[in-house]
Amino acid sequence: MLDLAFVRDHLPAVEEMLRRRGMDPAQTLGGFRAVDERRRQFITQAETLKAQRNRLSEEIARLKKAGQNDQAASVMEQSKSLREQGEALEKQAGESDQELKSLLAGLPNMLHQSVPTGKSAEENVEVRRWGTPPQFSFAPKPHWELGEQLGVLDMERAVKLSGARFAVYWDLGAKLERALANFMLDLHTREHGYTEVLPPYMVNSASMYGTGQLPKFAQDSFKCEQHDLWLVPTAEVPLTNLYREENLEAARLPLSLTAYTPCFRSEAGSYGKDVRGIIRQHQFQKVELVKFTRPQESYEQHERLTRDAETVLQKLGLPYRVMLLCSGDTGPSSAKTYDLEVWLPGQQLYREISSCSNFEAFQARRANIRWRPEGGKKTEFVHTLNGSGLAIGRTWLAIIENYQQADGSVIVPEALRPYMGVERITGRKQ
RNA sequence: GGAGAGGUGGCCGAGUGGCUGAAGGCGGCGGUUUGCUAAACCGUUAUAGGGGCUAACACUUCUAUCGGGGGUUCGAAUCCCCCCCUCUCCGCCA
Repeated sequence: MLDLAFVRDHLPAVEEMLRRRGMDPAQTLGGFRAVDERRRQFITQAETLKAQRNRLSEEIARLKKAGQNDQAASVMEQSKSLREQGEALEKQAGESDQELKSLLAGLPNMLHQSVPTGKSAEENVEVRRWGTPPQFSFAPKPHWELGEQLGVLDMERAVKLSGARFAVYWDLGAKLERALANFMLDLHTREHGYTEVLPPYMVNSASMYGTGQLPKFAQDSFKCEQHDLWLVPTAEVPLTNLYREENLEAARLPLSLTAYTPCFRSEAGSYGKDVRGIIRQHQFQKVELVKFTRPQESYEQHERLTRDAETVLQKLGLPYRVMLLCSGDTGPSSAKTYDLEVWLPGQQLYREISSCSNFEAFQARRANIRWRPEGGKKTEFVHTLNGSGLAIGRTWLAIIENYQQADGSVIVPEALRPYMGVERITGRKQ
């Protein structure tokens, strides 16, 4: 959420941001000034009346103490009549306040100056590229064919258990998932300074609101019918909300957390997209990276977080490129996002495997996460950042496709062998 | 799920209708004292919103906030209702 005073004072800049994001300022911001002014008028009037009543109440107390009960009674009558007017005004003030709040809550974050202007993913800018796509002496297959042939990926039985967009992993396929999770967590905690966290996989609405999944994206998540609980769409939600309504000591910043969790997404409206394989699932596992930083160092930390995620791909020997998302493709909460895209030879394309964003104070303001600068009197909002480090399902399939052999087996990347105990996936035992 | 106890500022903790945004203590910050440290002493110490004054900060004034919401009352931390959470006991359970 943006700061109300900021929007009020920088309306042209906000409108410009909306245009860059491909939104219509008139529609998104419509009547902001009018609502804002109406709200302030009502507040002023209502509070003036309230102040009068408070003074009358004090007078009543004084009169009663002095034993002047008749006078007290007449002042009570005055106060009573003021109350009726006041309550009507307070109601109107509350209504326009709500109106303004929901307008504000619907506004996306300001964009960082380095974000290129563009409409869609086609206009994202490649920042750098690592690795060389492997050359094959045969036609490389997509992971769904390889996985089924090896018997380690079972889409049919997943349908029986749960439906479309779920997967069952068998034997070394299952173990590969577990190996990837352990490998990534070990890397981030041992070499990149993150603290491992195991959060709940269900969170309440307040947490979903804190990171911006609510109110706009309720449809993308799974809600438990009888409880105020949501299946986490990403560990970003529980991790960032750990410090909701808290004041972080300056000395603890920057704070870096990592967690391995399943992620549940309903992907409403994505029917027909990525129906093959495990690219888009209702449940996938992910190792998430989250940082809480001082505002002045958040962009430096954003670069580091992105490099931390890249290191995973490099150690696994997976070719990738780093894309700076253009204005139209940057998520509403984010000020700047890098996507890591891994090369998938079975499909001959680069595919998103991590998304690393700096939210600046956008989430912190919503979730009320603060810090106090050294020697400062006032608390400020921290900057929050997060990124996948990495999405395990997509890493799994990237390995299957990049390390496939002519005989249909898959070589296990060096870095994973200690975790896998084998050098090659050749098929499933039973 | 059932029964009981409780939720007050950064923390502990007082407070059963007005003079309580809230005693006292701890912690934090500023200062005095001090060879240094410690101790002692003095002062200060919430957030949000509106108005005034500002280039802005500061300042000032008002309003709200004692788990959340609603109610009673001229007036609510205090009384009533609903909800949430924590603790203890019972039940159930990996």
